[in-house]
Amino acid sequence: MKHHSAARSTCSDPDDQLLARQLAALSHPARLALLRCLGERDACCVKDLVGRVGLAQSTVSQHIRTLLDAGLVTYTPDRQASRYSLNSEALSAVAGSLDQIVQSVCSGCCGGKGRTGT
Amino acid sequence: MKHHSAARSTCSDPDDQLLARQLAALSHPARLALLRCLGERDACCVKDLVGRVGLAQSTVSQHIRTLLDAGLVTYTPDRQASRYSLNSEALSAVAGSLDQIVQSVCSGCCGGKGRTGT
DNA sequence: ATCGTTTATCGCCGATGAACGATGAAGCAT
DNA sequence: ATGCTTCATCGTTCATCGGCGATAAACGAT
Repeated sequence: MKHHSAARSTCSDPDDQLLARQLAALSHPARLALLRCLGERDACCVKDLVGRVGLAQSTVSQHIRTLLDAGLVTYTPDRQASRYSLNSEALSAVAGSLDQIVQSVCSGCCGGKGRTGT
Repeated sequence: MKHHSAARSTCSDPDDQLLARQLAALSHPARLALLRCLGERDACCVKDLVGRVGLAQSTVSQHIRTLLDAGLVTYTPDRQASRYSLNSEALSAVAGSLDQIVQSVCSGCCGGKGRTGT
């Protein structure tokens, strides 16, 4: 539980900033594809990923770095390669946070969900 | 000579594109704040929102439009004002889609590590 | 030491996003 | 009609993203 200090009306909590950053990391089809690749074959090296998403190696490296910066994947150097794995906890946390926001926001708006319809 | 024919799997599912677009709409603290405002007082007009997030009116209008374009809020003209409301169904759908991806991806990688109970 | 492989990073570019002020349309009130 | 309020849009400025090729570092192998 945290207090909403209403002192400032700009409701920009650091929590929201982190979540926004992580959602931004997820908001690109290529990165969703990369996550799926990592899900199928955990601990992929970049070259594997490059072969599967059809983008240049530098581009894949960039996307991976975005995911890494957001904490959604982990990095382990392995010989001359790099092994990237999913950070399941972080991923679950993001999904959970979004779900919680959606729940809270929707319950507040009309006492439940399932917006009217009638 | 790279084959861009990697089209078979992960490149660009229309589903992913939509989800990515909606996640992008959610990936800004100001827009999360706007959703919260709409949750507390459904059917806000822009001026209300401006007073609560501390941004210029034009900026708020822009953010609202981003949410509207993503289908996450609905618009109803009302007198000389505008009433924006949450689209609970769409919001739930986004959260659900993300959750499903995370589940599927994580179950593939290691049999599913637990959820952080938060 | 030299080569080949794998990777991260840099530089570059066009495109998009974020923020603002200013302007004009739409509606209510007088 | 005049004025006031509310809002969307336009134009501008600055920063970041997305994509690529090129390059250099790290490492294994020869």
